Amino acid sequence: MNPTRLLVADDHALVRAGIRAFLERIPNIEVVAEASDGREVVELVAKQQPDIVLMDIAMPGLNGLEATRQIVETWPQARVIILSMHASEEYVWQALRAGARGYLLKGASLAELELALSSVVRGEIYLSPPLSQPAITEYVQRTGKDRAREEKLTARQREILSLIAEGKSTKQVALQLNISVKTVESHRTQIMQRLNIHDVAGLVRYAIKTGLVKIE
Amino acid sequence: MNPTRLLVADDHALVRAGIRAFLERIPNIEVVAEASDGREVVELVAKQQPDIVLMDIAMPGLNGLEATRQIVETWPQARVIILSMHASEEYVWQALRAGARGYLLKGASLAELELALSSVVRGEIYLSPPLSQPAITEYVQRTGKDRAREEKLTARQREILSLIAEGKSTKQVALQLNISVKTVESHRTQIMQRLNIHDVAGLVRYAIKTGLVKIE
DNA sequence: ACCAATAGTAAGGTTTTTCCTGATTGTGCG
DNA sequence: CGCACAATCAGGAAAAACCTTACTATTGGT
Repeated sequence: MNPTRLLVADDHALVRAGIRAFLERIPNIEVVAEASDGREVVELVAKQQPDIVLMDIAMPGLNGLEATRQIVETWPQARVIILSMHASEEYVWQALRAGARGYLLKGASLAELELALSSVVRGEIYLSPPLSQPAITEYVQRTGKDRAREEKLTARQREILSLIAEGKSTKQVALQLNISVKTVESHRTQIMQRLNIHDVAGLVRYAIKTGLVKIE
Repeated sequence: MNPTRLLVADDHALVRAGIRAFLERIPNIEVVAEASDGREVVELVAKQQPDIVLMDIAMPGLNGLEATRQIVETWPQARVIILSMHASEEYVWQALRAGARGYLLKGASLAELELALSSVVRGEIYLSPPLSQPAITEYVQRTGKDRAREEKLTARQREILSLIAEGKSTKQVALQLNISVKTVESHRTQIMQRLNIHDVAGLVRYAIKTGLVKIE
């Protein structure tokens, strides 16, 4: 049987090393790439087509949830397991809505990591024990379209919102995304309308509240 | 020469594994204990009397900074290096004030970890490169009175900052406080200079971080 | 297959805000 | 007394936001 090909994404070298140290003790596993930010993950998934992506939520630029959305959309065969510090149910929700197939706490043991990997490889959804069953079943009942509809913002809008909330000016966002300043303005207007928020401060608070950006 | 005795404290097994994976590649190092929360660290320091404590800030119960304070007070021969995810100057300050001898980002490379350890063993203070020298020297030079005056913002500035972070426009702030728009602009410029933050999004994040405004 | 809705892109012109460079007044402190 | 600093304000230039409009590609529904 072919080894399970993994991609590890975390912006901290130490944490990546930790994950690798754990993974080395699990047989039939191969880490094919490491990424340190969201954009890199998306690129590497396209390039390496791993079976599993172990992804931190908090990453600069494109965060883990957003990266997950993009991966799930373009390479659904790659299954994403979110690695998080926080045993918060809200975060689990967001992860599942983004299309993650697993949510693992960083305090997980080797045995749990192993279990999570094998579950997800088999096509199941794995959540760290503190985040139990009921959540899953409710989630599974909903199908793709339903979920898409209930998102307030499009992927692009979330991407732009997160850049704004990180403090990027409209011009910087435009440069970074290689689109016109006018387009960014237009996106921002849309975002503000949809959220019914009409100032940058409000956008930042919204982004923090929904986990789109982190406060240090 | 005797090996440097280390204690590693972090509440996440994965992260501890990462640190160990790194440390194993450094000669003349011995990890004598691991702790997963602040209270445990303090106990283990008493028991093991390590040379260096590598300590995460975010830990349940007693956090890393508080644990550092207690260790420094009771076992000053144990030197604490804070391990943090955040390249925030404010955190560095807090760490130094708590008595830490080093502040290392989790994104650090093996080489950097090695350098940090040897520096601190030699009695120096080590900060991850993004938090460079000026901060140290400035810190070392200051004593009591200076630091008392080290409140970053005046009452008025905090008042204005909190209004900004609530989403009030400059004009609205001016109206609410019955002062000119120009004055508010001037205050805001002052605030930004002092905090070295140059966008509204950053101000909002700062205000949230320091509890000046609540999110929800 | 066709129509409607939505997402993503963008321009032109106007209004508003910010930025830079000043200035004045009051107050505590050595 | 004079100095540092907080708080107040202005004029003018530069930048950004705002409003309107519009084209294209997808996608969902009938």
